[in-house]
Amino acid sequence: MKKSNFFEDVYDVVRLIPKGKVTSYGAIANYLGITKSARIVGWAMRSSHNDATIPAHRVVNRNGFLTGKHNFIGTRMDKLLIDEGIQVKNNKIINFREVFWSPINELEL
DNA sequence: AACATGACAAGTT
DNA sequence: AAACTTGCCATGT
Repeated sequence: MKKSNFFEDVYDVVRLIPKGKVTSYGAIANYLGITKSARIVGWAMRSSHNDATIPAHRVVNRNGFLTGKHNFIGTRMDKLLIDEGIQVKNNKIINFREVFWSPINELEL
């Protein structure tokens, strides 16, 4: 089944997120040139819960909240993040600013 | 085929 | 500054 390029791009970027770092849907969308389509990134992640190669737990919303934690199966998002050294409290990343990784700044198109 | 919804974000009021 | 509205693409009903 052919998937839209958006999903492919999103997956690719998410896979590039270094361990111990997180990014936001907006950052990815912006990197792909679809700033207003951050929702699609979320959809992509939701559809990707089947793909273990995608660290979806490293993708949160711009507030640093683990909005998609509900969708995780088996392992908890918080646990995965904390295991990578990211401080998570009450579904929110405490040191979000410190662990934030933006593809635009780091990868540079 | 059409309508509604969804892991969001940015712009306006 | 807080709340509301619009934009975007894919998927499910």
